[in-house]
Amino acid sequence: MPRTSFKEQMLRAREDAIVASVNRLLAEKGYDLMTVDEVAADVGIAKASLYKHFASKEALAAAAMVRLLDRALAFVATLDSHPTARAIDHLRAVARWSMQVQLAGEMPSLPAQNSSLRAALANDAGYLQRLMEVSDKLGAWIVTAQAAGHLNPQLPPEVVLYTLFARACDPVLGVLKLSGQHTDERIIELLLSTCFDGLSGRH
Amino acid sequence: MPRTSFKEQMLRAREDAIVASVNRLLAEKGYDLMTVDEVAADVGIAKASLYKHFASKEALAAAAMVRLLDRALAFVATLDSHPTARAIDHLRAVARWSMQVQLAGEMPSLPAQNSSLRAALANDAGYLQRLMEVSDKLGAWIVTAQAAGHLNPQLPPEVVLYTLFARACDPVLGVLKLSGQHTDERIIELLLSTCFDGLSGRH
DNA sequence: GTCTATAGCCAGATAGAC
DNA sequence: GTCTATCTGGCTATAGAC
Repeated sequence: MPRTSFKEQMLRAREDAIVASVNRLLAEKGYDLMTVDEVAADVGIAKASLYKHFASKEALAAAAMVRLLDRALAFVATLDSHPTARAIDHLRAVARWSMQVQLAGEMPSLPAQNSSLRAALANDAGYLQRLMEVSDKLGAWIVTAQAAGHLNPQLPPEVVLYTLFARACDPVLGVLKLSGQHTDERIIELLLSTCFDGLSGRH
Repeated sequence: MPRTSFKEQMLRAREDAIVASVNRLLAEKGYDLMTVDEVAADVGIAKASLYKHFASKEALAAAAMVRLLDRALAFVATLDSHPTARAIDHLRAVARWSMQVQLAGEMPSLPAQNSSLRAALANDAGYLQRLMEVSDKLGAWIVTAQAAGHLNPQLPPEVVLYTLFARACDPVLGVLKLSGQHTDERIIELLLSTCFDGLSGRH
C-alpha cells in the first residue's frame, strides 16, 4: 500500500472541509433549503470544483451522514472500553451524546420523504455499512438491557432502536432551546427523562 | 347577518376540496415536494384558479393546518362531554387520535426549518388562535394530571405539551408501518407505551 | 482541479382573454 | 372565477478555458 502523498493529503483535507461545511449547513437549514452554491461559498471554492469532488447534492448529504456515523461509532467505541458499565447506561450515554450533537448545531437533518435522496443513501455502501454497525452495537445493548430488566422487555428491540434514532433529531429539543427557558444541560436531562421514563415518570 | 347564498356555498365546497387535497398531499409528500401544479391537478382545476382562492403555497399549507386543528378541537370537544374521565385518559386519547390520523395518511407534514413558511403561519390569525385553543385545553389537562400524580410533576408542562405535539408526527410511526411487522393498532399501543411509560417501562 | 459562464429545468406566481 | 399561456427566478449540473 503506497503511503499517502502530499497531494492526496491536501485533497483529503479539502474534502473534509467540504463535508464539515455540508454538515453544518444541513444542521442549520436542512437538505431542501441548503443550496450547492451556499456550500461552495462556505468552503471558499467554485461550485464546479465542488462537483469534481462529489457527484451530486445527494452525494454531499451522504458524505455528511457518513461523517456523523463515524463520530457515533467513535463514541460507541469509547463506551466499549468501559466494560463494567451496564448496557442501559451505554444507551443513555449514546442518547445524551446525540442530543448534545443536536444542541451544538451539528446534527444534519434530512427529509424523510425525499425518495430520490433515500434511494441515493440506500445505494451508498459506506453509509449502509456504518448504519448497520451502529444498529448492531445499539441492538446488542438493547437486548442486554431488556434481559436485565432495565428496558421494557415487552417492546420489540427494533422499536427501541428506532425510537433512539428518532430522539437524536427530535424537534422538541430545538423548540425548548429556542424558548430560552432552560440551560442546554437541563433540556437534555428533561428529554432523557421523557425518553426513558416517559411522560408519566416512575411510580 | 345575510344567509349564505348558493354561490357562496359552492365557493366553500370548492375551497374545502382544495384544502382536503392539500392535506392529503402534505401528508404524502411533505411541503417541499408538494407542488402547486399537483394540487391543482388533484382538485381538477387550473393553477391560476387555485391562486384566486389562496394567495400562495404557504397559504395553502396554513389552511391545511387550520383544518387539522379544527379536527383536533372537535375531538377534544367530544372528550369534554365525558367529564367523569381522568385528565390523563383524555391526554392518552388525544395522543392515540393523533397517531391514528398519521397512520391514516392524513397528517400534514411541514418542515420545521423553512423560515418563510414559519413566518406565514405566525402571521395567520386563524391558525394561531386554534393553536392556542388546543394548547390551552391540553395544558389544563396536563396540569390536572400532574396534580393527580398521573404525569411526572417534575416535568414543566410545556415540555409535556411539546412532546405530545411531536409524537403526533413522530417518524417512528411511519417506519414501523413500512416494516409491516405489526398491525396499526399494535403500532399505536407500542408508541403510546414509549411515550407515556418510556423505554424503561413501569417497574 | 480550479475558475467563469451558462445550460437546462422546474416550480411559484401572473397576464389577459372569456 | 375559470381557463391557457407565459413570465420569472432560483437551483442543480455542466461546458470549456486555463
